[in-house]
Amino acid sequence: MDDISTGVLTALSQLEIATIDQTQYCDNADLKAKKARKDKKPYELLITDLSFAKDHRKQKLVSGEDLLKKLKKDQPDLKVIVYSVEDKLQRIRRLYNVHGIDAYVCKGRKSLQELKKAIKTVYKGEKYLSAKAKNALSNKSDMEIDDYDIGLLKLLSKGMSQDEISADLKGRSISPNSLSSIEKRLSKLKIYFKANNAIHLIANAKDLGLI
Amino acid sequence: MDDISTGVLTALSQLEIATIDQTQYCDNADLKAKKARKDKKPYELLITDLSFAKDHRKQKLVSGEDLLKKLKKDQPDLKVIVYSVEDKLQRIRRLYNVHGIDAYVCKGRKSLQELKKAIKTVYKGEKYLSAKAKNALSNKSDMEIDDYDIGLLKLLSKGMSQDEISADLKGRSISPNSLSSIEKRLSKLKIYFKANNAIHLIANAKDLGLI
DNA sequence: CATGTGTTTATGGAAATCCGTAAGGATTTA
DNA sequence: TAAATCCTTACGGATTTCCATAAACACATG
Repeated sequence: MDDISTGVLTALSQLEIATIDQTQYCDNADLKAKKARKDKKPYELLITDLSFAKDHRKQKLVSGEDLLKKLKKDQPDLKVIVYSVEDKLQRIRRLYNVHGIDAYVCKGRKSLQELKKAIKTVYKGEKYLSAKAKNALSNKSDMEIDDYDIGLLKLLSKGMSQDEISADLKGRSISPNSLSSIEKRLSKLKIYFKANNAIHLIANAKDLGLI
Repeated sequence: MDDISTGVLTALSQLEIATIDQTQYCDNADLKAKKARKDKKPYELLITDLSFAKDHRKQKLVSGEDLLKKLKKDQPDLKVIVYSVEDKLQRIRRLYNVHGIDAYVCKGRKSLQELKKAIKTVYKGEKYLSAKAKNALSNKSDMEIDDYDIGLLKLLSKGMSQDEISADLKGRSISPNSLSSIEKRLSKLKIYFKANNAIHLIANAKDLGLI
């Protein structure tokens, strides 16, 4: 969003940074990064939000998570700072533990200060988490929610029955795909999220920003 | 949030505005407005977000809606522009029709432009709605979702079975409360929201910000 | 008062879920 | 290689949801 990026740019201009590029589209960012690598002047740092508004322009990368996964793949040494309102622990945990981002700053009243601190810290090669993000991470639970689980929850939230989900997974050759396995997996998720039933499960997952 | 207000200030500075005051707390805004009236220099315009992050400081006014209601009451001629990510039609409709705000600008990629336009339009004594907000308002649906419906959806999303909901409503003397009525009402909601089942219904209701 | 309209409640059967148990494979470990 | 363990799948029964039909009730109108 233009107001936020204006604000962030103002903050960045207070640091001594040689080159700052900015874009409102993930695909565009990917393109810029590709060009920079080609010119032998690869970026050192990506600062990205997680969610981007949809508009008429068709995008391949539709979220900050898409973007950072892609850029990390193409350029593993790239540092990544996520700067977002999102404060759902599951989300932050995944980004930090699985995708190996270097810093997470939750937007808030004084987040520009934290963002500047994050940049300095990451520049020294260390990791940084804003107060709120740290809080989310400390609350460590061992159970891992993987992409398969997220996929199940998404299908469920789209209104498909467990039977239909089974058929869908079979169609896409994703396994496990038996009705029984799906039931079992969902029941584990229900226990994990302390949900009474599937409706409750989906409501919780939405609240947690998992889907 | 500081990044946003920095961005907004940058945009405002491009207009010819004599006095701009800014604060991150609703109570503070209320205080400033009171002082300005006392000094016989009342504000002409309030620009506010809807949601404000909670922190250690205790606030009486905790949302932009609280704030604008209070200020409109104390100073009916004050113009109000709401500037927010919120794009839920129910919400915008209420603000525009019930609380009589002068403009609503949905935050987005080019919202600072729209915000500037909104300020100019409101200055001329006209109302302004950003494209997205206009869309939300035009989309008038005849079926009314009432508090009873919202209540049902909330109970459902808390993981209660329809049986339990019936018992709960009976306990609180809310009627209709028979299992059959609840079924019927939910099935109407399902048709209205084009939901395949209760899970889908709750997922949609959450997406729409209804619950 | 009878009639019509709409809302609430009741009922029954099909479908889907929930939940426990268990069989069959695959993988790890001794 | 055998045993243990984990994962996937299968099955059965209790419960719940889903859906259509109908009775009971309230309320307005002629």
